[in-house]
Amino acid sequence: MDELPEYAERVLEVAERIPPGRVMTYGDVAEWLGEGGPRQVGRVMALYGGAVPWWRVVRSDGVLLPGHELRALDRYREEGTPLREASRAAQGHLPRLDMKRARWDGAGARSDEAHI
DNA sequence: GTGCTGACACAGG
DNA sequence: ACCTGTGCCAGCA
Repeated sequence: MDELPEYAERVLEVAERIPPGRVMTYGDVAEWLGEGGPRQVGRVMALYGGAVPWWRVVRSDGVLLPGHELRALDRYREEGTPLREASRAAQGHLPRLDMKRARWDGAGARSDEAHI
């Protein structure tokens, strides 16, 4: 069963490399791979994301994934991912990620590709 | 081929 | 915080 298109495989691999407590945006993943675009990454995640830590791949504005907000929030609290609580005016809405602190650029992911 | 849709991004208002 | 338009790229009817 082989199965997954190579591009999807690469996207999933990057998702797996994101350390706990950190996140990468769809655009970051695409840029890191040097291929495809944010929408392609989003599509791969929608189709095969269930096999990897999907909650670590997010939108650039830090909004939680529609339909999985609670599940994601649970993971973030568990991993200690930086969140921004909803402001007074937006009370009732769920918190969003603190992208400034949570965003991971992928630095260091390349240096140790020794074990594949 | 044509047009809409999507787990996107960015600039404006 | 909200909504809108534009750019982007691939899949699908």
